[in-house]
Amino acid sequence: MVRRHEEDAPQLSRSGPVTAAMVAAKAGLSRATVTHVLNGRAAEMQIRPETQQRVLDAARELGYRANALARSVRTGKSGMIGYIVDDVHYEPYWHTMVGAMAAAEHEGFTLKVLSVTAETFNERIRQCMELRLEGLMLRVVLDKRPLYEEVIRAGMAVVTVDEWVPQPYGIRVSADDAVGCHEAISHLVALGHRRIAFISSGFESQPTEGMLNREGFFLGEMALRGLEVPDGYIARERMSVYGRGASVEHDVESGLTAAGNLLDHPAGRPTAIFCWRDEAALVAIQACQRRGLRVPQDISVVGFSDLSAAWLSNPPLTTCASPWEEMGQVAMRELVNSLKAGFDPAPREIAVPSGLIVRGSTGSVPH
Amino acid sequence: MVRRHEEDAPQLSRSGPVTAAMVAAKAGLSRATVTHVLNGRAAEMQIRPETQQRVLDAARELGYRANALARSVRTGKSGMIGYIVDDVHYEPYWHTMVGAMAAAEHEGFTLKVLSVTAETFNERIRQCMELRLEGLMLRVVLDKRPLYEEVIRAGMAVVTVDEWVPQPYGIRVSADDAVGCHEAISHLVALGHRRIAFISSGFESQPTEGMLNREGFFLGEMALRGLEVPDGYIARERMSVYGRGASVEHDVESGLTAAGNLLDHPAGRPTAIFCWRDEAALVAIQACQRRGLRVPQDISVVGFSDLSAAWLSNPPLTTCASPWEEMGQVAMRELVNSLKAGFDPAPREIAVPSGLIVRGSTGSVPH
DNA sequence: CTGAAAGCGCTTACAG
DNA sequence: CTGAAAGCGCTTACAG
Repeated sequence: MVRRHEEDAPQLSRSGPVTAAMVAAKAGLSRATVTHVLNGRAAEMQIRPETQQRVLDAARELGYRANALARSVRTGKSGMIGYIVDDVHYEPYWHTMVGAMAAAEHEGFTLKVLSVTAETFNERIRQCMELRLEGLMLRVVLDKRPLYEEVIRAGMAVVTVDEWVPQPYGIRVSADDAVGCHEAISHLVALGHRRIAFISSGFESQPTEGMLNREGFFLGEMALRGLEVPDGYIARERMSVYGRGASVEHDVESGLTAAGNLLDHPAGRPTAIFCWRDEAALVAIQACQRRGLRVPQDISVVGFSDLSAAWLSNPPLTTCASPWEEMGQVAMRELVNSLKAGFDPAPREIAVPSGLIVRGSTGSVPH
Repeated sequence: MVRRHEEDAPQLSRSGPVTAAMVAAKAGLSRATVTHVLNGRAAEMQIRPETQQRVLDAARELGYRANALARSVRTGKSGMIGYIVDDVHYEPYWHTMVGAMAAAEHEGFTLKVLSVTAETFNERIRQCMELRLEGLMLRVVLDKRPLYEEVIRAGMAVVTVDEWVPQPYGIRVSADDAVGCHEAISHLVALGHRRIAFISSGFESQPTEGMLNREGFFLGEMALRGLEVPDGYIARERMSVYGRGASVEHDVESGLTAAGNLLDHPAGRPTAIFCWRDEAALVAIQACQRRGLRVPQDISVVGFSDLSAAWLSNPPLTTCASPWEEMGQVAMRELVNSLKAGFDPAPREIAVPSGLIVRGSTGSVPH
């Protein structure tokens, strides 16, 4: 009896997810007809309304959900894009992911997020290839050569986000910091500031050309206006800014020192400090306040990034907003477009402008 | 000729990814042997070392990567877990994702991130089912009933994170705020504070029981110590805290007002303000400073969450750290374990303790 | 308009 | 020790 039953309706007795075959059985039609109707090819196939309805009804009653994995195997398109991050704790890359996710979902793609460390990088690369991701969005500072190697061989589409130097492969979406720097200095100068100092990156690990972008733009803007930048008006800071809670991985000292050096400068302290990142600016404000200097009455401070801490701090920070979310959006859109058009591996550069947001940490120059 | 060539080595002439069949052909073995070796069943199958080597060499030379999708179709296990978020811009849920991702990757699972809005919810649900996700991690405040319905039918494993009220299905991982509140009040009392006010949530959309947790714990701690909470010592704030940059979606007013009401309280202002979230605390500090009150010399402020803004603000904020990342880790671990053990749909509750982090916004009571 | 059949790339009994 | 064969759930020519 049991065996007989299995022969009659083998599919219906299974316990796993509903398959197209079960829908077909229930509707008394073939599996092909079911897929045609369900995939919107009913018109093209001239399937009559009544038949369509039978399929639809059966599918609904059974709660049928097509197996996207099986479809992918068949079509060779996974519809999945990977977002690989190593700076996993850094706020901006969440916003970038949000932008990317919105764009991906809008285009019918789905986002797979993978975190990497030096130790897990190779395994993650392997996973990306095995999962047949159609494209990769990269935000990793680790040596990407092994990745590029595999990816090039597979012809996989790649976009990098917020890389400071050109990449050997794929699309690079980064922020155009020149705009932000221009607006920041214009803003300060309009407020009457002439003695403007800069807190720059003290990290050496990154390629110099890239790392010095903002510092270079600052110098350019100053030179353009004939404003002097005295020796020692560029300080450097190398705080670690990740981590939260009890397992604090951040260390504010080098930031305090950098700001302190500026404030104690023998040639007199600047009336404004422009910083290469918000963390430096916020810590600089702390340094000012510790010395009894009021921000912005006694001294103005401008950051770069627009972290959430910027609008929540006291005073709210005037800062150049990096287009984190927009970069993610643009990157994903470009990736998807290049997927449709056939990915062109030749490096291509896209810059999204940053822009100044004026809040409470800047004011007229004190006299 | 062409046809002949195709017959000889049909697989090798294909342009797409390398398949196990190509590896087998290259090694002069059968596909089964290839999978056996590559999937570590060589010993079990007693495949001799020399044969194994042939497989390995062929696979390496061809750059073979098994198609994980095809494997999933066959085995019925996708190895993918979905993380669904609607509060997509809120910092804490990034940390939760990081924790979840770490745990998932540790267990060999891969994370798919899906954002939802009221409009896209149904489509995302469908995608989850079609993708044959093995489990779902939920951080969504939208009405989850349609989701639960589908998920229950499919028997899909589910864990919610940071839900304030019990759920009808699956595992709920939330923070135990009682611990944080206890530590906060103990800390303030040890500093000599007696007049402690609270800034609470002014939102009405969430279920009352849940929403009032922290407020309730505060009241409990105060009562426990015989400390009075005068009428009006509980203020309410309903700032929107998302968004950044130019497209500001936040509005600080109600926070300033709430703090202001406390500072201007007819019965005299409190010496310490405890806040249900960091945003409220940071804005309260602004309110204090606008009135010329120094934090912590004149008044102490304690937050709740430990946003990144907490350690970056001036002064750095003393706050109850919610275990965002740990919740993600625990949730994912529980999900994976229940997957292995066979998912038990009966609701289950797990609480991860929050804990106080003392920074610079609290000090001895002024006299 | 609808169905039978081949095939996507894999895994897994089953034979030998 | 190794291979031939069936099957996972889908899509897509191809017939009729």
